[in-house]
Amino acid sequence: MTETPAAPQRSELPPAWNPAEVEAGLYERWVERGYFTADATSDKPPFSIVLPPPNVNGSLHMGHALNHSIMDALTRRRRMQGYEVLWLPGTDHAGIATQTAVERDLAGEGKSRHDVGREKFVERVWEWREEVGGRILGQMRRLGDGVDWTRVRFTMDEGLSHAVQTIFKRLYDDGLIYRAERIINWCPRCQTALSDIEVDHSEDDGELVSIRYGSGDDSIVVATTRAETMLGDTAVAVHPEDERYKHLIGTEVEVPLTGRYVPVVADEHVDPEFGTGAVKVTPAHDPNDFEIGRRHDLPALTVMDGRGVITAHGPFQDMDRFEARPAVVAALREQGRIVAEKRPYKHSVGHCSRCDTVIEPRLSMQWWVKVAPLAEAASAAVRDGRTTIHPPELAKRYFDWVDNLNDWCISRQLWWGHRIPVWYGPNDKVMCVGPDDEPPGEGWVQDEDVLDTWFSSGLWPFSTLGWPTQTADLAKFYPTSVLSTGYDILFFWVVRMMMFGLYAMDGKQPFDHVFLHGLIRDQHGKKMSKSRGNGIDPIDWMDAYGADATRFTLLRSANPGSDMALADEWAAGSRNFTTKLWNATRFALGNGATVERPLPPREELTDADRWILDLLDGLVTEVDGHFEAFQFAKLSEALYHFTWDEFCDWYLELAKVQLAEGGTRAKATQSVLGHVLDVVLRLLHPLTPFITETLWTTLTGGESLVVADWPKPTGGARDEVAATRIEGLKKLVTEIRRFRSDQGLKPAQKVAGKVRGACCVDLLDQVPAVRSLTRMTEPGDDFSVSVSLDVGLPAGTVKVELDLSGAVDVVAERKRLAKDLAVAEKERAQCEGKLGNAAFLDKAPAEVVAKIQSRLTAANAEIDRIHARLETLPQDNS
RNA sequence: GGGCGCGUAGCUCAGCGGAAGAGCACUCGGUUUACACCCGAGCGGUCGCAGGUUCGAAUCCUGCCGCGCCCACCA
Repeated sequence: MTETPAAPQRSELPPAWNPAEVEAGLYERWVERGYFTADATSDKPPFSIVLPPPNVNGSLHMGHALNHSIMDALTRRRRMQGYEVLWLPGTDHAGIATQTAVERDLAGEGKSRHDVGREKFVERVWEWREEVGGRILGQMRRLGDGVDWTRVRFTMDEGLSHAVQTIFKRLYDDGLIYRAERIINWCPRCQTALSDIEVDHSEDDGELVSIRYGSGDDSIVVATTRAETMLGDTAVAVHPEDERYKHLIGTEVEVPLTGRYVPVVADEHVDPEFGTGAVKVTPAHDPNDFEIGRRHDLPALTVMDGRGVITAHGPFQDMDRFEARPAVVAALREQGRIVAEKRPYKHSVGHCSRCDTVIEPRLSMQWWVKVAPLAEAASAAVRDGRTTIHPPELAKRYFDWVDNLNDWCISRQLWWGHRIPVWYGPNDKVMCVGPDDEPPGEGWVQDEDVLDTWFSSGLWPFSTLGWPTQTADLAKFYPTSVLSTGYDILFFWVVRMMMFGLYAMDGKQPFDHVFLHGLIRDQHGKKMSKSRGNGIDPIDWMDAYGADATRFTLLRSANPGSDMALADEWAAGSRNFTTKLWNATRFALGNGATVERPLPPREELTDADRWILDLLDGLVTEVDGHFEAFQFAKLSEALYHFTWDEFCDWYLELAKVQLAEGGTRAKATQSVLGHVLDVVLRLLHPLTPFITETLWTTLTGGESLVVADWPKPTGGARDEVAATRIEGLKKLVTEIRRFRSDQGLKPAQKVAGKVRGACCVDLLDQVPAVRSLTRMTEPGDDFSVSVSLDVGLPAGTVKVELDLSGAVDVVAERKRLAKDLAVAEKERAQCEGKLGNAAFLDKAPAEVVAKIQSRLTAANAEIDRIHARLETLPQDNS
């Protein structure tokens, strides 16, 4: 049994982790080996995620990096758990966003899309998307995304276009898609209609002018912020019960500047309390007025074109709307028609979410989706639990939305997108053309417009799997398991996928779980944006700290549904963690850590071994729980804490003592080290795939962590005695260190000392470790106790005698004791207060009372110890 | 105008009914043979304010104050 300690093996790991050198190579190996390629014919249970397709109008930002880290973590874990995993990647043509980007590009050459023409323009967008799309996919490789590269899709590829056409036709035939003339949100810059959610409202300064219509007793004053629209007024509306105006209802008043007489109508919509209680009605340029017009059969007079330029004949013709507005007011003032002006006047103004141009409500013929039946199904699927939204708070928003939906305007006057599959023929004939239909012949023309980009992305969970064909992929991987995305596109995208998925797949939900993460902000909680200059590019982080550190930083901050603040320091901290992990493994390997020998039986292990193994077991359970609950911040925290604070700070130090013992003790320790690292690396792999892969393959010689098994809890009972002893040891060591620090001892300075304690003989087995951790030497013949330190542990008091050669800093020691005493006395007072309260004793649960009692006992013991110490301590250093 | 959420250590955030926590920052000490991207020891909080419920409240309720987000057709 007197084996020599295993000769320190030469570690195969370089001294430092250099992510830039190895990440790309590891990634390519994973892809080449087909780890990420899903098999639809497999017997394994499926786990599928469709990647929210990034827009091809830019590169991946930190928000993408976050979401990709989340999805990669989820899929890697499931793969290790033995699921057949499909993570399907792709990109989105992002109609208006991409068209705007390419138009901007063209503008740099002094050209507009009209200069190049539709066909050439679309060609150019395709070129753009090749470049940008490729760049995005490259960034995904860089991040380590374990996506299935054999299944990359694009919202405008052939298969998806086929799906778009198919569902359009089906909805059209079901009467759920229709064409109608209505007031829509029009962007005069993008020259297209927008849906309601593509309009952002902001409180802008405007001017509220009150204008007198008509004259004399029959005049009526209306207020407006958009004076130029009066050119298209076709009525004045008042509330039917408004006594002030009852006599005017049915009469006509003159609209100034136009010479037109319009009726005064009564309409419930008018709020008599607001302004003058009378409203000018412009059915062609205001959504409310349009409704009023409909109710009263008023004509809609269009006075402005799609660029926002006045078309009405007269002095204002050809003026831009913002030029015409003051001009109209000036003309009215000249005629003495302006009764009052309020300036500035804050009111809500709609802006194009893409280019920020002020939206112009405009009467226009567009295509619509009738959402009520679809939304009802979408609502039901979440209510009955087919789909679960995480965090649940956001489910409320989902319901608010789906339960109050207006119809969805889906046609866009753009060139980049899916052309609406409808043809117009002679005699106003209309034909919706399905994918298998022949386009009609002579004399027919296809609708010029394209579909809202969210129409095709709404099909993503099933169109990417081959729908409408009943493919093996669709059968195996639909419904998808999880959808992960930012809460900001809950309405834009998630709702649409729910509606279309349930409709196309006969009531089968597109996903079982929806996980909504927060938005990334800067270190002060401000939104990251280019204009603010506070954005951080994930590529910069990966360059500086590595992909693993970047991912870990993001996951570490990802509390469900809440925004997160980030700064470079955060990433540096994660990088430090990867370095720590690297060095710990390097140390273990250098000391013979191995997974080749099985763990020795428990009874052959030390308290420290059993303690760390039990903690590890708990960690496995904890990590699993957090994964199931999408608690990425918590699971990262748990792994960080175990690795750094428990394993590195304590176990590795204790292991050094055990290794030094040699023989079977050293061998056992090598096994424990190997085992703990093996498990920790597996658990960390979904978060930090590159470094864990490198370390694990070196440690175990295994093929790859990507296809390794996910750890399971052993189910064994925790060794409470070992845990108590190690916690006691930690406290003892910390107290001695604290004492040393107070005494001003340099960390390297060794001090002779004895550790005694009749209380717990067991703990004294740890004395070599305590000595090692506190730089305490064995006392020699000339040992003279110059200071004695009592440390209270749960099991009793341990006495530590240290030979400080008479150089005890009594002042520091008294100060410390006084402080400890104050803490203990406060504790005692608190406990006594509670225990002296009859109501507390009567009503509090027994275990709480017992806890307080033991706290009081401990506090009293502590106080006694401190008093005893103070008595034996000299008054000062003399 | 509705709805939701948040105000806890200098900063960013956990905790959400029974002894105030983490990361970063800060102070002190360190050539301790894994790691200075480190080690050790510290400092730092009447948990926004005011009431209430409770034996007990950062945690539940009410009202204020201050932020943020979402939705909405108020001229």
